[in-house]
Amino acid sequence: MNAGDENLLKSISNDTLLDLTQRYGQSAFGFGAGHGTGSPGRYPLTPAADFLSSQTAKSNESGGEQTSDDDDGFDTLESRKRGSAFDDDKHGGPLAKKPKEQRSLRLSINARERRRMHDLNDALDGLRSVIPYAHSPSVRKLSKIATLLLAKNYILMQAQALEEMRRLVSYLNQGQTITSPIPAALAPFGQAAVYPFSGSTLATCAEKCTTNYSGTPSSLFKHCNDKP
DNA sequence: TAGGCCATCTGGTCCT
DNA sequence: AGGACCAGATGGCCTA
Repeated sequence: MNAGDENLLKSISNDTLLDLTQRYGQSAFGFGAGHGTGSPGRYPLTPAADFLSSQTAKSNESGGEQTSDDDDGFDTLESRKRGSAFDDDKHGGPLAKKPKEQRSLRLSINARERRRMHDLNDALDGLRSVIPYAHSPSVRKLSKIATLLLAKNYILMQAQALEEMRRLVSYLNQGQTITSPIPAALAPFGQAAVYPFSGSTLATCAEKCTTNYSGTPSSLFKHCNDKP
C-alpha cells in the first residue's frame, strides 16, 4: 500500500466517506458498476487517461451536434440511442402537441441545458486529470461523486502537508539539526505528509483495495480489476 | 436481474 | 425576456 494512497483513503473514510455512506449507503461509492455507462464508445472501461481522451472525443462529438441541436434538440446521439421515449416531436409525444413556438423554445432550452451539462462534465474531467489517484491503470474512471470527494480530500491533504512543511521550515530556521528523516513535528503524518502521493502510480490496485480508514476492504475500490 | 451511474428532458426558480 | 441553475423523472448501459 502506498502511503499517499492510504492517507487519501483514510482521509476519505474519515469524514466524507462515512458521512455520505450514512446518507446514501454504500451505493454512493459503488465504483463497480456504471462506469462504462452508455455505449462502449462513450465510456470504455479503460484507465483514466483513456477515459479522458474518449470523454473529450465524446464531448466534441456532442458539441458538434449541439449547433444543429439548437434547431432540433432531439436529434442527438443520446436521443437517438434512447429511441422514442423522449423523441416526442417525432413520435407524437407531448412536445409535438405544443405550438411550434413553444416547441422551438423548448428545444432551444434543451440544447442549452445539454451544453451546460457537457461543460460541467468537461470540468469534472479536468478535475479528474489532476487527482493523482485517478490515473492508476487499474482504476476505472471516477464517478462524479467520487471525483468530488477525492478532490476535496486531496485539497485537505495538500493543505495539511503545506502546514507541516511550514512547521518544518520554522523548525529548521531555529537552527536545529534533524537527526531523523522525519522530525518529531511530522511524526503524526509520516513521510506521506510531505509527499502524500509519491509513487501512487506505482502502487497496485490491489494495494489500494486492501485498506481503508477502518482497515477493511474499501468499497471505494471494489471495482478494482486486480484483486488483492 | 438488481443496482449503480449516466445523459437527457423538463418545469420551476433566480438572476441579469 | 432570456439565460443559468437546479432537481425530479426517465430510460439506457454495464457489472456483479
